[in-house]
Amino acid sequence: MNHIAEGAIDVLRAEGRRVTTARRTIIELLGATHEHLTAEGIAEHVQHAHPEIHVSTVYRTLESLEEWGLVEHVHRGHGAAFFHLAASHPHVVCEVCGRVLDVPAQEFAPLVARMREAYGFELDIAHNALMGRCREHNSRQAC
Amino acid sequence: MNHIAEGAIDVLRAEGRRVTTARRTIIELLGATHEHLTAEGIAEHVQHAHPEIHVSTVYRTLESLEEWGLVEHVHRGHGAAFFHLAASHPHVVCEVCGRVLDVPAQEFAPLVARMREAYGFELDIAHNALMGRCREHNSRQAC
DNA sequence: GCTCAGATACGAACACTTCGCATCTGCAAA
DNA sequence: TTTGCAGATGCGAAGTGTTCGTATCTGAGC
Repeated sequence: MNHIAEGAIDVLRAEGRRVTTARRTIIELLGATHEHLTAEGIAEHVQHAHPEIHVSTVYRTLESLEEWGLVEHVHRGHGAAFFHLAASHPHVVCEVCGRVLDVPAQEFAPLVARMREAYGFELDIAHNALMGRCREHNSRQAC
Repeated sequence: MNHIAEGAIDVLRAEGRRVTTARRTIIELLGATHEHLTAEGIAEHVQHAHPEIHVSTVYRTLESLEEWGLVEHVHRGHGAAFFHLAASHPHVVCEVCGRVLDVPAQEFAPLVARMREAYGFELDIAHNALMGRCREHNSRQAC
């Protein structure tokens, strides 16, 4: 098992929470993949191994894991949000192909500092993705 | 009538599109308000003057106006997107109180330039709002 | 093993948005 | 001013992503 996933499971145990099949499977999946999976995508993957795990359980599990700081979700513009193991960094999404690019947090640091100074606004850069067009789709196109 | 709204109506006419009650009313509303209205909010306002205008017409009208470059929509993290007359600038939304802050585009210019140089990614800063916490809700709280 | 708080499966409900289709209406031409 | 009709609308139904209620089940401490 991926060591980040392993760590997350340990946290669960250490906090006296139950390590259920759904939780373990979802954490392992998120730890093993570099894809940016939506709740439905997660449910689909998870159901290969455990067909009984319901989408609503996936949502509830993700919500809990997020509350406990183990998982984060990111809102894409249109369509479903995607989830990944906690590792706060911003994302940008190509409006044309939907590809998600992980961006190191330091790229946003000047903006975060500026927004704090000028407006007293504390940006949470990891919560919403920014939209745009990737290298391959750089000519202007509709969203 | 607000001169931006007036301009938008002129553009409609100039492009040979019909100036219907729904279009005129929605454009005037968006021109007259500084609120950040959702489609439903727009429908509600519009229905005071014209109770027959349907929500689906509001959506369709906004979609058309957007296609023609007169209106833009912005995705908040959770909940409905909001609409305003075209004036591409970024928005930040307080996760606690939901307040929307309009930010001058130049605040984002360095980030846009950096993303272009380093990743070949052309940001569309106006399409998604960034989330965070405003001056009044600056201590860490859940989303 | 036994117990039970906490977690789950399931489906129904929900919020926001889109769609299909019959009807209506702006507006250009007669 | 009336007419014709493509384009716009009203209406309801469907779609999509997410949340909720409830009966049932299960992990983990005893």
